[in-house]
Amino acid sequence: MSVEIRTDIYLGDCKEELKLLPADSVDLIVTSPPYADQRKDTYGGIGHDRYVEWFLPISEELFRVLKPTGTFVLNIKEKVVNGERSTYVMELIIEMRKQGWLWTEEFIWHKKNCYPGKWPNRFRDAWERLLQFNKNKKFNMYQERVMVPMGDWAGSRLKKLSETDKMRDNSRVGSGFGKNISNWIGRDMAYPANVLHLATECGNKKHSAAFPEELPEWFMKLFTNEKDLVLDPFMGSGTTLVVANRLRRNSIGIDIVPEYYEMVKKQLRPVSLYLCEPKAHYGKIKAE
Amino acid sequence: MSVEIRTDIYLGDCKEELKLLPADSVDLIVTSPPYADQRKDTYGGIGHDRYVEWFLPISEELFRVLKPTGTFVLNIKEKVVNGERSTYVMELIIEMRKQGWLWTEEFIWHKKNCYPGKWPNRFRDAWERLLQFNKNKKFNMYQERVMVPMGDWAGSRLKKLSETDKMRDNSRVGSGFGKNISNWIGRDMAYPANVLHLATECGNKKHSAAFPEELPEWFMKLFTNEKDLVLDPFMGSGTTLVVANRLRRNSIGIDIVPEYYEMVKKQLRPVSLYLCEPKAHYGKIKAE
DNA sequence: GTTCCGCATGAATCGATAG
DNA sequence: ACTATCGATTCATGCGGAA
Repeated sequence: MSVEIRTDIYLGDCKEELKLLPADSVDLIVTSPPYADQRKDTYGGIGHDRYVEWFLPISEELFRVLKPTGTFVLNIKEKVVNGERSTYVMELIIEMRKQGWLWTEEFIWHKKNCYPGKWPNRFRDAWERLLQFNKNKKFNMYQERVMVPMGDWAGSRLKKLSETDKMRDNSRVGSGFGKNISNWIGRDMAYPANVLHLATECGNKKHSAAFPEELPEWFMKLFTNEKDLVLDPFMGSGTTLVVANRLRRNSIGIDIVPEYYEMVKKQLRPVSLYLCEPKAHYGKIKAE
Repeated sequence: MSVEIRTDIYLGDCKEELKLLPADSVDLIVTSPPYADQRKDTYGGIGHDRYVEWFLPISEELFRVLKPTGTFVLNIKEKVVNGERSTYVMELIIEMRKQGWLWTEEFIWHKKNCYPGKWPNRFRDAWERLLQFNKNKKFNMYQERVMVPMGDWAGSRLKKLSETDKMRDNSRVGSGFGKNISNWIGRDMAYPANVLHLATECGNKKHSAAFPEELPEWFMKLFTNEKDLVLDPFMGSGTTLVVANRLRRNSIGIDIVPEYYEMVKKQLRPVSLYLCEPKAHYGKIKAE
């Protein structure tokens, strides 16, 4: 028999809901908050000039709940304002360091299929930042779990074994990671670099999560073990929680939008799910 | 007969040498300055904590000499200091904006074949920043010159189509599929995005400046015309000048290291070269 | 059953038009 | 003058339907 994996979801403002979590309890925070001036319909649209002051109280709570050995991965990208890149992400990094965060690394997410567009002074924006923060210089990291196939596969081996559709999403050394890594374990594996090549999930998949599953999956494999606790304070459609379940990590999701909360509740009903509605935080109910 | 293309090189500290150039005279500045705490032997190793104050007087001169329609491309990447990414690049961007620079865009240079390496808490660093600054929201940009072949999706599909086309011509008569090839004619080129996939130059050159020729070439095609003036205030081994010559752009290179100056002088002797040694700025000599 | 094609659509950006 | 909304632009991808 296997140990039960918990998934807790909270409906509410994460700045407040996070206060209900104990300190030093989370192994990995991976999230994609609403970007400045984005998603106005659902999140109210935080202005880029007020973004830092909006986020800092949240990052302070995240600092509190994260274990000393844990990691915080923040997916974010500044938009163009008046023909110029906004600087709020950089200001955020500088201010978070004053809170005690160590800015350990910046991964690049290269979006292979991003939104089309061509403008007089600009090409398509095809990448986003994946900022890695830590509380200490020493943190848990299991590099061998995200190793990728070596280079010459593209020439001969994979063509025989895979259809063209599969080839697109697979990985190369120095260029990220892929779905079918398990097929290649044990042979010709190399460590990846800090550039991840992933397609945004789009098109006819039902949940329009801009966050591809491979993204939280990669960081969960890299920074956590089974039964560790993963937190997403802006869970949105719940991609992080779905992946955590599949990888047998405990997880906590928070979102202020009732529609997302209901959607995730429905989606996760078959698995172990703990619901935490506002004003009922101390009466958790196990559904299913 | 063709108009002569000039290449001027200066030996000296670019902060001083730049003062000799007239204002609003340069169409493109593309350079890769010594990174903080790097190249200690040749450049004296600017500390990461003093990097911003060291660079700001230079960027002020660059602002002066750049045409209002010109562009400044800065190749830079912060290094790891004490287990953490240094923030001097971000501080530099913020300070340069106070000088009047517009931070128009950040391109990512993905180094496909970077040095192998693995650290306990870190993967290989496989990307660098290419920061684009401008003096005005309107600047010269010729996007069609850097169009790239469409993705492997279209490529493979076109290949398959052409193969079936041949098959059909030999074995079949009449209508059928394959007629939509016309949809793809003229559509085999697409505009690039802001992620550049280039290999570092691993060649046999003595110096360690891993600036591949494709990098300045791409930006010169994109931001300048023939006979425009390109400036590299940290020319190093002169990659930028070599490319400028090949693309028939006038160019100016500056470097404080005599060895680099001599190397570039020797390298460029066959082309039109103007040497400007220190204290001889008003006596330019045409070599060859 | 394959292979091939049409089509919708996604953390976008600019410039013009409207209030 | 200053914001708010809207249309045009344009590429990679997966799925459904057709050959």
